[in-house]
Amino acid sequence: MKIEELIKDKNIKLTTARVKLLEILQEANRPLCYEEIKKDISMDKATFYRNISKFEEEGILNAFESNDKKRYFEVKLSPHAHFVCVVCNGIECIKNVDISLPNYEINNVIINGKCPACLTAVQQ
Amino acid sequence: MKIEELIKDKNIKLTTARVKLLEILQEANRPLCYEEIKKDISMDKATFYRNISKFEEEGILNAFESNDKKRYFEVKLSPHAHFVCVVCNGIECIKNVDISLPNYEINNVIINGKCPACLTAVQQ
DNA sequence: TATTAATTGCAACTTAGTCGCATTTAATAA
DNA sequence: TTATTAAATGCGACTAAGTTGCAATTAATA
Repeated sequence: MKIEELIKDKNIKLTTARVKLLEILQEANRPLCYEEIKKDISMDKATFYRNISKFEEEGILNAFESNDKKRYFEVKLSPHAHFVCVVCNGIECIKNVDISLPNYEINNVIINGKCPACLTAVQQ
Repeated sequence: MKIEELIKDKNIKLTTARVKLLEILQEANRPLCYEEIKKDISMDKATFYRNISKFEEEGILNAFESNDKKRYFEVKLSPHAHFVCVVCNGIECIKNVDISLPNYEINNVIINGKCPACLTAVQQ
């Protein structure tokens, strides 16, 4: 899906700041935090967070906290879970997990724990 | 399990601050954030966070971010998932979900979405 | 009871995220 | 194409979470 469509589908204005922000998130192909995004944008911090909130409200993106206490953002194109390693702080997209909770609407699933690499490192 | 045992099992000192902190978390029976805990403790903010980190390292507690951008803490006694509603910011403990990821160690699962109450409220 | 390493409190700091307000811009109607 | 206006932006000041270094205190041990 094209970025213009993501925005136009909702009742929000198509601004250059918004297009740029979604482009960065879409091209990254992994969740990014503010620190990583700000290098590539010129928009103000307040505008950044206001747009992130807007996108969340409109269901365009997911946000979640990693183990480094920062929030990570990802465009919600193919819904999938995220694994956050509490040792190395790495974030992995997990495609083959699904959870269903009757009467709930699920936006995002975050699994905290130790990734295989860190697990074997500890055992040695 | 008694609080003294939770601490003594690990290689950390049994201090009054730590006992108090675990007592509060255990009695709450739901995840609490710093704001909620600080009313009942006299310990310094730095000590609070240092102990929270220690407990996390030792596997005594789980921490996760809610939709209000605050971190919530819970003693890890009976492992279970948490549902965070993106509308009302409510946190629910979910007992009947389990996820397995081969070669991963799972500490905590957080499910973001809309709870039944908020879903029906929107539909009306 | 003395020793010592771990823990604590304090103060100063960093950074994420928010808010009000004046200015600008995208969408719409004329 | 231009005028209108509500929404979006930038700026600056702010709040609050979480961190760090250091000196004083305390729990565990010998």
